Amino acid sequence: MAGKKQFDMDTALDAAMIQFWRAGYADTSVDDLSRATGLNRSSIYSSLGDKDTLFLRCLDRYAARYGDKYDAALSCAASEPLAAVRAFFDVTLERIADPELPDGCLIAQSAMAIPVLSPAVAAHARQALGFQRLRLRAALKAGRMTDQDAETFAVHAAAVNQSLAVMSRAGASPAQLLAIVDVTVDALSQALRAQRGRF
Amino acid sequence: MAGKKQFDMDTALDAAMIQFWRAGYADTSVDDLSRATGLNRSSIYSSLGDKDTLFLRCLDRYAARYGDKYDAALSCAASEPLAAVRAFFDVTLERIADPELPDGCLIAQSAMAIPVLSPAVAAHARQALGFQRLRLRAALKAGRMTDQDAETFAVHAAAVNQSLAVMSRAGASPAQLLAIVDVTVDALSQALRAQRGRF
DNA sequence: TCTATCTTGAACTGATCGGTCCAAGATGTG
DNA sequence: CACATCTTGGACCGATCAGTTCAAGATAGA
Repeated sequence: MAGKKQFDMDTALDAAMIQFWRAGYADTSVDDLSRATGLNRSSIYSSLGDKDTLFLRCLDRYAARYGDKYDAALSCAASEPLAAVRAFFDVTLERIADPELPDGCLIAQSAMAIPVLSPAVAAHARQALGFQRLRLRAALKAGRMTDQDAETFAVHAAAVNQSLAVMSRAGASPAQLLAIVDVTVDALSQALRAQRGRF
Repeated sequence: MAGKKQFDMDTALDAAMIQFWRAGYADTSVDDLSRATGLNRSSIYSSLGDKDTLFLRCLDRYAARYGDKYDAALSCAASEPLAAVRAFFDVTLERIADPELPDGCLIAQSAMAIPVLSPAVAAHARQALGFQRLRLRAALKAGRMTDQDAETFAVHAAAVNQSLAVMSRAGASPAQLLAIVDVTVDALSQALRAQRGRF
């Protein structure tokens, strides 16, 4: 069985990503990755790199995949900032509701483990969270919020989005997760109304 | 050196708790615990139990210590619900600002690892998060919120409190953490004002 | 001071970790 | 068919894991 790759790279990377996502870096062994991807140890090392490299690829894959979805959700921010932020949270809520995917969030999980991760991985995790904040800030500014309010709401919304990962892991119901988001969306609605009132 | 205990139990448990808090269950070896506490392996096993048992004790110790602080902060909720919730978040913000203590939160970290923790530990982590919600709900009800609003704000505030753990691990500044909390406190302020307006 | 008791340090066990190596064998080309 | 190329499976390595065992030695009561 050689000469041609015996597996699909995207499928294998997805399987590895989900394994890391479910169990975290420390609790995922290379044997776990082997079982999850269906690949042999030597195939993993030759095709996907060592554990640290593979984790980095999975982290970036995760950030890119859901980053695109978050961007799409926020794309209507200029005309409908409230709906955009609502759609932003819906990306997370739908991901959590998907029974095919683990609860939680690979970025949040990695951020929590920063003190024991390699510097490169820690930097990527920090960067992914920073991107999320910038995404939200840009959207809120496009929705005509003041710079200061946009900054405040962006960091708050990014934090609440991460909190959904923690709460879903702890068994919070979809209704509870929605309640968490609703308070934030209502607060944003108030802020946008107040903003508009000033003109 | 024997016949009398050579160490202080509280000091040792605190050291173990901080080690777990900083590095998490999976990334803490018994040798790490030995170094952190200054105790030998056999002393740990004979006096503190095996790794799982010790982690459970540390989790409960953490929950009790900060649980008491959260209770104290919320004790003025009946007369000053807004100040109570503000004080609640201050407990977390001050803990994060303390350079003697790790960033993050042992409960949040454990919740994120629930899929790979022992059932007993997972149950305690879930329970600790549930307690936090009940604490907040009781305080908000005492502050004359409707049952439904109290439920919603309690789960939201508990989630935002957990988000501070994630964000602090990712290197968020004290000002950013405060901004996260401010949005929630402002939203609560609005809700309480609206509530009062109804009478 | 004698002795029973208990803590301590260190060596040890079997399992698992991340990572490497290499022969076996399937492939595409000539 | 023959050959060079590349993937694959599995054995293997040293390090580290959680947990056990036990002799050495300090203590407390007599």
